[in-house]
Amino acid sequence: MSRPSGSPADRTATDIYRLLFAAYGPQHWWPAQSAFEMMVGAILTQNTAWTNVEKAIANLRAAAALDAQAMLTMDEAGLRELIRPSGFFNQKAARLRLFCAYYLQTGREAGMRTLPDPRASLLALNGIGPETADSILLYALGMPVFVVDAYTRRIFTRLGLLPEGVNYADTQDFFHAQLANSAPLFNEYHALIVQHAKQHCRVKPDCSRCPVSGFCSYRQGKR
DNA sequence: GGCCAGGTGTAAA
DNA sequence: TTTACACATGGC
Repeated sequence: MSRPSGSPADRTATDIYRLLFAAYGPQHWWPAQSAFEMMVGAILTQNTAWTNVEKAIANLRAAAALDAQAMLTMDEAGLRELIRPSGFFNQKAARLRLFCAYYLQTGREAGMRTLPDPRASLLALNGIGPETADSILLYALGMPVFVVDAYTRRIFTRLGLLPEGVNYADTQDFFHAQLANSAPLFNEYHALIVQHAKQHCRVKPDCSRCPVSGFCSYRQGKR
């Protein structure tokens, strides 16, 4: 089945990357002062606006609780209050503590990186799914793994490059198959997708000047 | 007032 | 195996 030449669906993952990079430039992700803070942010941002995560991280920092041992030592109820602005604070407090125990027991970043299967080890933790695991692998451990999020699937489905309802693994394979196996590239690409969604597509879709030719990530529908 | 946000786990169907 | 729902705050 052929498509009209030059239609959006003819573009490759690399084409889209170039458009996004030209429009937004380097993103310098992940926004965090340490690898540990990055991993905390990855858990707190699950289905949550980043502005809310920033409040929670600021609370943790002010309480000297942006530290694995501190989170395990303190009362869980106290941790819940510190991260309350990030939403889902009951389950996230439990997930953070579970991750902190894993982090210390494994030997922090160096230990996590040298496990036989770092990804499977993360996924085995309650509360760490594929996106959170891959974010940690890429942005905290520097491993070449493409991070897929809701924006990625929405944008590339609307571009006609991925089928409706595509799952996480198939979306990730799509990028892994087309791009060089490069952590810096995957880092920048995911960050650009999020930047595009935030800056260009949020709330009121105005695609008239969209750098990806009118395909935005706005939900445009009910959950 | 409703929709949306850098998901994940669990329980029905 | 797929689908539905709970989890919660805050911005627009």
